[in-house]
Amino acid sequence: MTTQNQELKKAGLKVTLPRLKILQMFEGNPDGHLSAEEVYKALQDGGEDVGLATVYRVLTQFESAGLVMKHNFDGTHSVYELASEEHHDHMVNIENGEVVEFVDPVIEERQRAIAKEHGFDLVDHSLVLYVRPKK
Amino acid sequence: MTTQNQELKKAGLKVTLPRLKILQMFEGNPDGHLSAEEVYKALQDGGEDVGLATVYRVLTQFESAGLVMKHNFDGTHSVYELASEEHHDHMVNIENGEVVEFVDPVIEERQRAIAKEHGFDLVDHSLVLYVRPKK
DNA sequence: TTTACTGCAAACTGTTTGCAGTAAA
DNA sequence: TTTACTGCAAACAGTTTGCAGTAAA
Repeated sequence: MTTQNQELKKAGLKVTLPRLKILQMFEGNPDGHLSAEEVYKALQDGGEDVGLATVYRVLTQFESAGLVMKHNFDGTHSVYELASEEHHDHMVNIENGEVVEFVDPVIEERQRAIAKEHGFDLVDHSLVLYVRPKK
Repeated sequence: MTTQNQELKKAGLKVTLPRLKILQMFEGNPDGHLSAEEVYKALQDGGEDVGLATVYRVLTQFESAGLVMKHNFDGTHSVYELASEEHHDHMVNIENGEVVEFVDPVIEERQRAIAKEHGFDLVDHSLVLYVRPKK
């Protein structure tokens, strides 16, 4: 797909097989949150011979280029998701790792206000709700 | 201090020098957020000969016992703070690492409501604001 | 043909663990 | 005296890096 070629070029990256495959993987699963290891395994399973180090390098480059965002839900390993224009936060189902995205204008606004009350400007934030199915 | 001895005993832990020293360090600095490495260095500087592995073990035990809480502000290393009875969230000044605590009932309530709207019970959450001094 | 990119293995960081010795109860 | 605890070094997981070879432009 030429679309992806252009996204890569626009990011100043050569169009190579690992980068194309990884970008396609994210665009084919826009709601996915994948770790480097998961991307690596998926490539292997797809018969692509891409090294894990390359996966890490590509994900880092994609992050710098603003193509993906990096998160750290469990403190042990990072996951990446396709960058979307609208900001959102995450809810993680602790029983199976499922990730749900949400936005709440009330919370967003309170955060800004709280930072201000303390003499700060809000630069960024990280909000993760750990939830389990209601019974 | 007998107070600390009892806290340790109540947690089912033998009263040993490393545990006492580390507990005192946290109680002497109730607003502090310390990494294992920082605790270790502080002990060294105080002339205490405690191994880093012991610091990790003690912090983990303290966390299980509910004496301290573990956080992960930057994704690279964990910090611990004395457990306080009231829950609070954190604001991190990205220019110097300073940590400020806050509580906001509006946010707390919205979180519960959002989880519910999605068919979940809220079990826990992590909210960190990354801020910089207002100019 | 040039230069960026890749795979591999080795290095690194934060943290955990096995073990023989040490100290609290 | 028993058993939990400790320090040390080695192991570990996730991630990064140096390097010689490979492929995009």
